[in-house]
Amino acid sequence: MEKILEIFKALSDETRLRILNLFIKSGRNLCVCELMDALKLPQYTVSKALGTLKNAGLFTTEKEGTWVYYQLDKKDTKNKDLFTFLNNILITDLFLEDEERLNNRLLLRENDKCVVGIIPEEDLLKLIKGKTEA
Amino acid sequence: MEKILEIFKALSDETRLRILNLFIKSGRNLCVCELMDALKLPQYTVSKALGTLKNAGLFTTEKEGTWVYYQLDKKDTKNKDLFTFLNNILITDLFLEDEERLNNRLLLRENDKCVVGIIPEEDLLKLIKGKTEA
DNA sequence: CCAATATATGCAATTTTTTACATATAGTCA
DNA sequence: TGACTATATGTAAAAAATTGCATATATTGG
Repeated sequence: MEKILEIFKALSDETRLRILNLFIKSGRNLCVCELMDALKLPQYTVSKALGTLKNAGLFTTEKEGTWVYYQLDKKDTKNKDLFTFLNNILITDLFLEDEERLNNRLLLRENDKCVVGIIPEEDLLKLIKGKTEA
Repeated sequence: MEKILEIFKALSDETRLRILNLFIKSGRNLCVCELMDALKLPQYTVSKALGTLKNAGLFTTEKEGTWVYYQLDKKDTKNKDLFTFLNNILITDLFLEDEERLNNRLLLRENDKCVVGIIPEEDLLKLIKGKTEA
């Protein structure tokens, strides 16, 4: 019961739902700085939200150098059911904008790894512009 | 988004999950006094929890005299998905005891209507004993 | 070792939720 | 009408969650 309550509490927050949506829709593993840019939220907000979701048992992590890649924990059957359910109900304009920003951010990966850390939005947009025009 | 958050917040409470479980597992409409006995909780707690769930759009009500029958609102597709999901994950010993007490309480219905209001537990158990022995 | 960087966390102020009680409302029946 | 009963709600105190900032940790590369 405590476990179930912890999961629903984790889902009762806009930032955390936006994060979950990005993982569910993209099907990818993502690091904190990529989420920061997709959500346009500060580092501590994203880290804290991810921590809550991981504590609730919804995510696993893999560390590569200073980067940490989060991914949905789909080993648990109940989690899989949850992600399927969320995939059906998380449909909002706000989410679409997150998804577009994430797609652009992922253009900057090399060998499927994040190589761009925390940089000013202005610089980020220039990098992305370079990629889309190439 | 606000609507989704309201639903998850409604699900983030033990009493409200226990109530939802009883409706999902029994498939019936139930009134406040029946839930009080199944959950062993005071009237105001049950009423308030039902109010929260109804506000979140998960229940509809039908009034018959002073009795109010609550039922799951299955017209909404998202609600149906949610109830299916909950049916899979709400499995706990605590729920089993609730379900047994509810089944006993429902033995006291006549023509599928609740005819026993708020009475002391001692009296309730006597009534139920009468029914099960008959 | 040092500087730089990606991520995590501790904390205090604020906001939100819960809880328990008292009381209100509304319908029934004498 | 008035007593009775099923249900709803207002409220104040307590508990819990969120927010923003500052700072800590840990890894890399020079």
